[in-house]
Amino acid sequence: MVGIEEVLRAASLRVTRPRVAVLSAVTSHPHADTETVIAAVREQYPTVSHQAVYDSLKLLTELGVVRKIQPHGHSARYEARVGDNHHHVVCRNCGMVADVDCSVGDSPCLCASDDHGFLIDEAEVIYWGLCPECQFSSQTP
Amino acid sequence: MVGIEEVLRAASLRVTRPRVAVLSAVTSHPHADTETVIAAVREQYPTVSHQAVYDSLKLLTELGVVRKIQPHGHSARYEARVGDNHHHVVCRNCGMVADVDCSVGDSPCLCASDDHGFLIDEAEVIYWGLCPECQFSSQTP
DNA sequence: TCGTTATCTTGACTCATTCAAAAAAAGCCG
DNA sequence: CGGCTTTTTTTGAATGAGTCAAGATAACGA
Repeated sequence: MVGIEEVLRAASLRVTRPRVAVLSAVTSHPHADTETVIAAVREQYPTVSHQAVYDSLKLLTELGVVRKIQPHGHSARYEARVGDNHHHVVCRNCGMVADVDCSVGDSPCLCASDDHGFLIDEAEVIYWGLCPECQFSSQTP
Repeated sequence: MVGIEEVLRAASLRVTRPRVAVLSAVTSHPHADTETVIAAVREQYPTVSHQAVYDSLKLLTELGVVRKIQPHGHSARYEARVGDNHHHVVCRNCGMVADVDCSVGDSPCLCASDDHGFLIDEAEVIYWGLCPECQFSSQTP
């Protein structure tokens, strides 16, 4: 884990309990959704407001310390694995997320064939399917 | 445009005014969000309920007649271009969407290097950036 | 330690989307 | 063509993730 205090201080931001607790929660619960993050944070710091968690997550995301994943139809999820080029598989049934290193290499699909004049800064890839568990159980939502 | 009546009948579904109007609206307004689709449908059929439009869109999406795009932070968008392999560029600022044919070819990134036992059926790619217009105007939301 | 200012708490609010019950209309059948 | 059954639509309320705003609190530089 990166030194969060340093990251925050470097950005002239205060090192506060919610922020540290949120990063710790995201680190120990990869791909947790917001609700889960709030619950995890409250284990160490029972009185945090959901707002503080939302704020911290947003902040940490902007600082690049955590990464936000938002599969459609599911609430946002967060992970502390950043800086490498990896994507996600999402289960259509239960929303479970797993990491995937793209087969193409470092920067797959980063250059679109025709960018329509857009200034592209990120390519997001999500694989959709069924997780092992949901393949066996009869896929009822 | 595909014969929507045939598609619906083939699926044992009724050919109704909302459904036909929704497909027509999506066809003539590529990448329109739900609100825009509702407005467009109401130009031909002023009394449709939003619910009927939602239902029709969901149905047409399931039938594969239209495709749903859900960029995070923006409401769902729909397009009638289906069956080919294309992706989207989304403007972070205004939410505008444009089509992109992937540079890699027909099926980019379809096989993840390690699928974790998932049964993958779709790879979704979204390029994020700024549309030409928002690059010039000072990107204020 | 003190004061300034960023951050957190609280609680209300938004807005796309969904739910549910009753009304309407597709289309099968005679 | 007109009635009947079933699917769709209407209507209106509800949900839920996420945001907003004002006052209270706590970081941290001096």
